[in-house]
Amino acid sequence: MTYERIRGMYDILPVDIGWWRLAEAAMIETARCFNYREIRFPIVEYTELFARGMGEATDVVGKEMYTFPDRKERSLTLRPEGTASVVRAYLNEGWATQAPFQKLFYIGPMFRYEKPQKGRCRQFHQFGIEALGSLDPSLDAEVISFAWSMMDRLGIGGLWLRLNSIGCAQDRETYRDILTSHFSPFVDQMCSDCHRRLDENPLRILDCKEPQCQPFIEEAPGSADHLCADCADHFGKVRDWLDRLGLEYRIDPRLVRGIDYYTRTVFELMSEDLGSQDTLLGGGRYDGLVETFGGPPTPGLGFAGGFERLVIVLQEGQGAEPPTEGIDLFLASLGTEGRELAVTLAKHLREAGLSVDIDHRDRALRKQLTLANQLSSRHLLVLGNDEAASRRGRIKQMERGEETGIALTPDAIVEHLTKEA
RNA sequence: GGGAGCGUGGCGCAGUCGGUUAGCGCACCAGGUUGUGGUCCUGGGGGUCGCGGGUUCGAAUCCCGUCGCUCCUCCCA
Repeated sequence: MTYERIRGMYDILPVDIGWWRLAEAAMIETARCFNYREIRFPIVEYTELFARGMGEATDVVGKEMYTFPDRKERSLTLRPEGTASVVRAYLNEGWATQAPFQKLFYIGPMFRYEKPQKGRCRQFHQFGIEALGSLDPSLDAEVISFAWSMMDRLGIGGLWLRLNSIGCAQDRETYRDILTSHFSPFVDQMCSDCHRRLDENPLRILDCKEPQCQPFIEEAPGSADHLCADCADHFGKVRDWLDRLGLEYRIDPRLVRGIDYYTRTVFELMSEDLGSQDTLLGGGRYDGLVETFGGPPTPGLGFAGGFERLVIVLQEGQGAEPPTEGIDLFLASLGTEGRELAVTLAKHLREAGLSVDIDHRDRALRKQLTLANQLSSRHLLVLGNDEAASRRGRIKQMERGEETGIALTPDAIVEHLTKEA
């Protein structure tokens, strides 16, 4: 092996691609039903976009970005998420003033420099949606409904939704103070990370899994209990909508997310079948982000999920399976004339929309038939001198083994296979 | 960032108290059988035993280092 893969970046091979297409198709189809339109944006952006958008103090910006200078010494970064780019495009296109309400979705690779493990890689693939321009709680419910609907479409079970509200910027400020004063008396009894977090971002203490910290975390007040009147009202209405739509959720007062732009509604869709990386998708509101980027005050929300994790769940037998692949017809040939007939016939049949293959290595007939089997060909034609001369042959249905006489013209073959199907 | 396990043909593995030419299964290629498949039989190609150093008459095997992979923790998608 001369070159190795880059750590944490994987080839998605033909044997697995069916699962990926299945997941992508579910995303695209769900987006159609919910009327979210696709946007594709560059894989590289100016570093500042992410640093400002996600927050300098976050793990992602602080230590997980693929950042490098371009040839003019500008700092660029391989996108670690999609929301910042969508908001940038929203402003670039003038939508903020011209078409402020937008429902968008995207699919594509993201990059984070993390230690790879099951369900976590350095180049990973996300599906996500963003809905900009409305503060209405029914939109929160729609975004969550989208997530559930997509999973339904894939037949994935064993899922549950964590839901919380972290309030507006002011609420976060006051909640931060509340947590600081809550934890301060016990800080000596808590882990070193929490020691540090108390100053930097006390919200993150709620995420701590250290046993010694648990008693204090359990006692901690929840963010949803310290919302301003507007935010409390909003959260209540989001829950009302979810109830009305029959969408289940569990309030988790400790759910705080790792990116700074979130406000109010936050949620994660968890899988019971994923082991340690069990978040299938996560998202929330970011009502201040457009403004952070210099636009007019514009609310927004969305979620992003990981295709790798989705594929793991699907491959473990949860839900839908990709259709088995196979070609319509294999043309085995003998001798020069048979081969000529096979090559030309293949061209015409392919143009007619059939999936057709032939042997390209001049192998014995028996090996060609073995190949036809490996390709799961549904039909077989053997073409030799006789067939080339008479323009008639016998087409075989591989599974049943039965043969039918047939004229060797594209039209006759297409007609025969159409009838079979 | 912390922890555990593992690196031997393409894949999955055996071999590891140091001892001839490093094996097996699958896959691949060819032949048995130049005109009808999935079976079977025979043969074949393919390995610097992750890499570097050390110990030794001798290292896949022991020691040190290093790189990589996998999982857990952490964080998240």
